[in-house]
Amino acid sequence: MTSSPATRPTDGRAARWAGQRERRRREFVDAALRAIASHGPEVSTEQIAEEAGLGRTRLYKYFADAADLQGGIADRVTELITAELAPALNAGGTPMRMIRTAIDAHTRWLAEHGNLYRYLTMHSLSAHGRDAVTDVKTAIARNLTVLFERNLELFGASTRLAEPVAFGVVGLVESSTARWLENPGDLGRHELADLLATWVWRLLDAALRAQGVELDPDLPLPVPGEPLATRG
Amino acid sequence: MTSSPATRPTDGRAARWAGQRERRRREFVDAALRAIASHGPEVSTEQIAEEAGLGRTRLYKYFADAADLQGGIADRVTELITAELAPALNAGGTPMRMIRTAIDAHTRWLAEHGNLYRYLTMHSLSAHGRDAVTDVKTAIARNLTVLFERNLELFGASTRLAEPVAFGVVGLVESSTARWLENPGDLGRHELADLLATWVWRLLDAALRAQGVELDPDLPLPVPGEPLATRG
DNA sequence: TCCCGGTAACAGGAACATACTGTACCCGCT
DNA sequence: AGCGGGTACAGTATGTTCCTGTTACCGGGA
Repeated sequence: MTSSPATRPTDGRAARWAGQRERRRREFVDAALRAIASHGPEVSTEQIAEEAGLGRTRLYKYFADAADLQGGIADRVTELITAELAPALNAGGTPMRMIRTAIDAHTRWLAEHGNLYRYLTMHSLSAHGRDAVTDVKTAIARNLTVLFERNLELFGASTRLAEPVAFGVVGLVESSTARWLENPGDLGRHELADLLATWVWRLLDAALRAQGVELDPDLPLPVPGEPLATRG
Repeated sequence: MTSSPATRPTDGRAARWAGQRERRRREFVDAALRAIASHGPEVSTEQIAEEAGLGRTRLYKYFADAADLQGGIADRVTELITAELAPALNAGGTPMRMIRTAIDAHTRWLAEHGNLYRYLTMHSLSAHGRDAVTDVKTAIARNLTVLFERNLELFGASTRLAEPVAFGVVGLVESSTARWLENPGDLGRHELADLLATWVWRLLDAALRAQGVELDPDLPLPVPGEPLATRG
């Protein structure tokens, strides 16, 4: 009947609100992060809405349900952690340096956002049957997978093990760090990061050698544009 | 006044029911496992009670709340997995053989009990702020910790890294296997188990070398009673 | 010895209270 | 017209209370 072109807004009165939904969603997620920080991991949607300065039912204007909000929070956390890790992983340099810097950033972030981490562990996105931490870990692992694949291709090696390695590395770091958070023992954060970096390198080294690639962890990686030199 | 010795029941009418509570708890947990297998991971307490042939409210006679039941389920799963892993870990033999057998049992168990695994991932025991999978993983990791500590002591090495290593190993295996379960790609279960075994050994080897211990993964471990021989 | 009322502890369930989630609808503003 | 706000309400899951059996043990009396 009426023309409803997707390419151009029908009415200026509609264009006025373009992106409004996304803005409001971000506001709610921001409020949720503040509420988690202040009320702890067992925060209710009521408290989140209060933190946003709105009534609880307003939430359903912008989120399909509570799981949708939690998905938004998980996405935001993924952004935050990715932003922490990106400098370490994209800066290039030696493998060991990248690993050590990334793990240090990761352990620091977790230590500083314990409530947020606990919130994610105890809320499940029943829609997909996964919990929020799994979603965040999956997102990180997929980034790592891409990184590994890029570097494996530089050496002409197969990329089929990149994904299992990436998920293994993420699980290794997360599990050990989570335990350390709840039960630090006599282990300092930097010592833990050193240990994890060593173990992660051993894991990567094993996967690389299985592909016939030998790397010195303390020599810089080749860069896509430059000629590469495999070192034994 | 009246004799009420703790050593002997005052009345046969009371003694009749000794252990009844534990029996009923086990029955409920059994019913829950069946209900999860048949109704999927989103099973309700109502359905569990129905599977047990009882009204829902009966549950609260034996469990403090729903989290208590889930704790019971998590404990049972821990028993089941521990029973799967124990033969591999206690049989002795070479490190590589133990690792490979344990990981094979673990991947097989997860592949066969996908619904149960998903149930655990999506139900949180809010009492402690942890999810059920974390509890199971923690229990397994503690068993591994003890195993590592025993063997480290045989070599006169420090045991302070046993716990971080154990949790790291558990996280590594669980994370990679969980991803493989949801997204197997072209990787067979046995190939995955081989990869994980190699990586776990590299991790253990790194931790051992940091303590000055070098082991050949394909030579049998020393046994407590026998003289030990470190092999370079 | 056997029967019999009494009793302790469990079995089962209905009715109720509470909390969280999500929907419907109403009004106001620009 | 379209968004902003909120109250009232429905649905569901979670616990609690209370009432009615049921079973096996106990002690006493014929």
